[in-house]
Amino acid sequence: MRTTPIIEMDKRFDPKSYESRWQAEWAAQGYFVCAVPGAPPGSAEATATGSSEAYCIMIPPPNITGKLHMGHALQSTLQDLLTRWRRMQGRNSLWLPGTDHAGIATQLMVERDLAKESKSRHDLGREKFLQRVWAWKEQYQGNIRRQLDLLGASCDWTRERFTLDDGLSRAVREAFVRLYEEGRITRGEYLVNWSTGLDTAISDLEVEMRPVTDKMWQIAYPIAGGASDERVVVATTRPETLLGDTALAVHPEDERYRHLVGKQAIVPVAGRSIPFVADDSVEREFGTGVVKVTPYHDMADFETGRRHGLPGIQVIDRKGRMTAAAGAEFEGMEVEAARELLLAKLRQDGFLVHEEAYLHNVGFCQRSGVRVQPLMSTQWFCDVSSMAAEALAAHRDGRLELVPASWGKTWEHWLENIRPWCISRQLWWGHQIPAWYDEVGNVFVARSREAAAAQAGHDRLTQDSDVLDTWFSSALWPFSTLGWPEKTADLAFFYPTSVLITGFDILFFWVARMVMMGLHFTGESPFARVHLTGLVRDAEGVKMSKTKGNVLDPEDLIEEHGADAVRFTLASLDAPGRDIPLDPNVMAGNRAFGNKIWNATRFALSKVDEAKIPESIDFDRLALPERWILARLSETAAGVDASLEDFRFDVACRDLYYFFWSDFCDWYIEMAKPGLEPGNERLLVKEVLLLTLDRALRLLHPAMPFLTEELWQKLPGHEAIHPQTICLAAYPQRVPKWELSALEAEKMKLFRETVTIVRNDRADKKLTHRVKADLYLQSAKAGVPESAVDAIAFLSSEEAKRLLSSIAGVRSVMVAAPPLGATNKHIRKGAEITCRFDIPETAVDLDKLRLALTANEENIGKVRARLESTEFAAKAPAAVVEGARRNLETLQLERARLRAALGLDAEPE
RNA sequence: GGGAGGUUAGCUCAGCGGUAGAGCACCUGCCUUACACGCAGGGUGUCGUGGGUUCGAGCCCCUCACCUCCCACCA
Repeated sequence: MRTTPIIEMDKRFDPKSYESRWQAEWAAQGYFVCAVPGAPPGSAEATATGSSEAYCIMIPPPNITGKLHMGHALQSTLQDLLTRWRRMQGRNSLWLPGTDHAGIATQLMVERDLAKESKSRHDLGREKFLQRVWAWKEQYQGNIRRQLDLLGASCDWTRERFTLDDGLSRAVREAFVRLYEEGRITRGEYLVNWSTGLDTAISDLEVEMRPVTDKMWQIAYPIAGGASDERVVVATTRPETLLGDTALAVHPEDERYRHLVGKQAIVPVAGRSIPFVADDSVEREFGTGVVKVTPYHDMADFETGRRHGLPGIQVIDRKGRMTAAAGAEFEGMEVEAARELLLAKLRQDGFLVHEEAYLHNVGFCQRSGVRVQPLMSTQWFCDVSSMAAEALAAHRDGRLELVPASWGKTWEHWLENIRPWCISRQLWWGHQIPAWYDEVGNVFVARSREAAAAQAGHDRLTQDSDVLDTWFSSALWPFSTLGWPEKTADLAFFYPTSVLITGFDILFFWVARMVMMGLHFTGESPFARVHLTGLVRDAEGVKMSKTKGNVLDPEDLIEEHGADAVRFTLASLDAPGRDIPLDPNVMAGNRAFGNKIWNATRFALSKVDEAKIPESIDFDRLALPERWILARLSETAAGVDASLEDFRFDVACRDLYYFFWSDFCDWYIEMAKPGLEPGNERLLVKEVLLLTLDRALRLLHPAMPFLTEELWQKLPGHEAIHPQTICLAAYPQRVPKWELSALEAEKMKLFRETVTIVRNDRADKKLTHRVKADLYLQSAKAGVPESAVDAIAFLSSEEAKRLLSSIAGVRSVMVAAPPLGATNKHIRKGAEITCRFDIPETAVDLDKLRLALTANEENIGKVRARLESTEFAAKAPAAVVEGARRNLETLQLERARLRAALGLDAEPE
C-alpha cells in the first residue's frame, strides 16, 4: 500500500535537501566511470553502459589557481548536458576532468604569497620554490572538483589529469623532442616580447594592444659630411631608443630624401655615424618620412635591420634599465628617467624640433599589465607554419567544424598569418625544457637526462633552465590525457574526441594549437566539432570585472537558487554568437520552474493510487487530452534531440520549459483532473500522467540532473525503466505513432480556443472563477468557413462538457440560441459560441468594442487588398490564398458581431 | 586599416518570406481540492536608416549610422 506521498513532499522544493546527496550517490555508484572495451577490468566494472559507441568531451582544464568563474559554470553545464544526454542515449560517454598548471598565473600567486613573508622565489631557490608550488597545488586542486560536484558535473574522476602529472609530462617531452628532431623547434636569438613585469618572454598572443596618449617628438639628426647646418628630422615616440639607432630609413621613391641614401647621419647626443637606407616599409606621409631604425628595440626595425644587414645595439636590459651601451651617463637608469635626461640634452643642443600629443596603440603584457619591451634574447621557437596549413585544411574540408560557423573567417585569418611561436618562458613552474648543455654550450635535446647523456657521451650536463609556455602542454590535452604516446585502450577508443566546448577567447591560445598538434601527432583532428560560447556578462550586458563589482560567483548562485536553476539558466541563454547576459531575475524564474516541476510531480503522486508508469500504452484507446499530451511529448522529444545535435541549448531549454509548464501543467494536468476524480475516471489517465511525467523528467535530466533524479525516484514503476538511476535511463525519443491527425489537432485547438473565450469573457466582466458560465452553441450564419470539425457536436459532447466544466468553469453547454441581449458572441469553426454568466449583464464596454472594430476593419482592409491583387492570386501558393480567404470570412463575421453589439447596421457598405 | 557579431516590447532576448513572439517587469482579478517560486486575463512595437528584389520582407540583396569584440609593426 502506498502512503499518500503528497504528505511526504514539501509544498516548496528545496534543492539543498537533495543535491549533494545525489552527487555523492552517483559518485559512490560509479555511474560516470567508463569501461572501455578491451581494457582490463578494474574499478570501471560499475560502468553504465557497455556500449561500443564512444562519446568523449575533454574539459578545458581550469587553472589550479583556484576558483571556477561563470564562464566555467557555463561551459561545464553545456559539457555535462551533452555528456548526460549521450550517456542516456546509450553511448559510452566520457567527460574527462582535469586541471592546468597555468605556469605564469600559478607562479605569480605563490610568489605573492611568498611576498607576505618578504621573500622572493630567488630567496628559496628553484627546488624549494617548486616544492612550495606543489604544496599549494595540492591544497587548491580539490576545490575545482568540489565546485564541479556542486554543479552536478558527471565527470569520470578516475581519469582526472593534471598538465604536470607524470603522464602528461612524458607526452610533453615526447612532443618537444619529435618537433625538435623534425626541425620545427629551434633555439635562437630574436627580438621577442619581453614582460619586465614577469621577467620573461611572452608570445604574441599574450600581448594586448591598448590605445595610449603619448608624445611624438621630432628630433633633428645632422648629416655627416654635408653642409654644416644640413639636418634631417625624425619623428619618434620613444626618443631614448635613439641611443640604439643604427640607421635612418626613407622611402626609396621619396624625392625629398633620395639624395641622402648612401650618406651618413650623426646620432645626436651619442655622436655616432649611421647610414641612410631606403626601405619600402617607410610611409612617406607619416611623420617626416624619415624613420630611425633601432633593430634591437622595435619589432619593425628588427625586420628593417635584417633586410639591410644592420647591426643592433642593446640599450635597454631585461629589467627595463639602460645598459652600458647606452652610454655611461645613462647606464642603469630606468627608461622613463633616461628619456627625460635625453630630451633635456636634445633640447639644450637644439636637436629637439617639435613635440605633440599623440594617440597610438601600445602593447601591454596581458598578465602583468606592464608595457611590453621588445628585447633581444635567446629563446625556443616552434615553427607551426606547416601545422597551421593542416589546421586550415581540416577546417576547409569539414574534418573540423566551428559552431557558430562565423568563426571560420577568424580561424582562417589567424592561421594564414601565423608566425613562429615563442615557447620558452623564464619561469620555474612548468615543464622544464628537455634540453641539456655541456660545458661548451652544445645542446642535447632528449626525452630524459640519461638519453641526453648518452648523446653527449658524458653526464656533465646542465638542463635548460627555461620552462615551456603553458599552452604547449594544453595543446596536447585531447590525447595526452588518454595516454599518448602509449597506444592505450582509452586512446584507441575515445580519440578523436567528439566535441569541444570552450570560450571564443581561447580560440587561438588553445583550440587552434590543439588542432595543429592533434593533426600533427595523431593524424586526426582532436575533435570534429567545436562549440564556442559567448562571454558571461551581467544583467545589463556589461562585462564582469572585479573593479566594477559586478562579478557573480557560481557558488553563490548555486547556494541561492540550486544547481539545476543555474544550469538551466546558463544553458537557455547560450544562443549562437551571443554573449550571455546573466540576470538574477531570470535565475529566479528558472528556480520557479524547478518548483513547478516539483509540484506537478507532487500532484501526480497524490492522485495515481496504485498505478505505475506503464511499459506500453494503447494509444488508440485514449481520449483526446491523453492523445494530445503524448503527441506534444513526442514532438518535444524530437525537437530537443535536434536542438542538442545543433548545440542549440537555448532552443532545447525553451521547448522543454514550454512543454512542461504550458502544455503539461497548464493544460494537460487541468484536463486530467476531472478524469482523476473517483468514480469519474477516464481510461488510463493515471498511466498517461505518470508516463508523461517520467518522460518529461528524463528529457529534462541532462539540464536539471538533481531535481529530476530526486523526483524520478519517487515515480512508481521507475525501476522497470532503470533499476538504479535516471542518469542511465534511456533518453526519450520521438514516437511517430503518438502524433495527432490533423482532425484531432483541430479539435484540440477548438477546445483550447473555447476555454479562452470563456476565461476572456469572465475576466472582461471582472468575475471570479467561481461564477459559472453557460455556453450556447448554434450554427453560425451563412458564409461560415468550411471545417473538418463539427464544432457543435464536439463541444457539446459529454467529454468536452466535462473538460470545460473543470478547466473553464462551464456549468452547462446548450445547443440553442442565446438569450436575447447576449453580446459576447464568438465564431469558431462554423459555430457561434455565446457565454452567459449568472449575474446581471453588466454594461458593455463600448470603447473597447469600438477599438476592436477599428482593428478588425483595418485587418479586413489589408486582407481584402491582398486578395484583390491579381498578382497575389496568380503567384502566391494556393494554400496561402485559401488561408487569406478564410481569414477574411472570419474577420467579416467578427465585424458583424461587433457592429451588432455596438448597435450599428450589420453591413457598413 | 582589415574582419566578425549586434541593432525586434520598459529590460534581456527568440523569430523558419505569408496578419510580430517568449521570459522578466508592469496592470487587473483570484489563497480555484499540485504549486502565491502559483492561476487567469491585459497593454505595450516607426522590427536602427535609406534603397532594392518579391504578389508579399523583421527575415533575402545593397547603402549608411551606431554599439561590442577580434586581428593589425605608420615610427
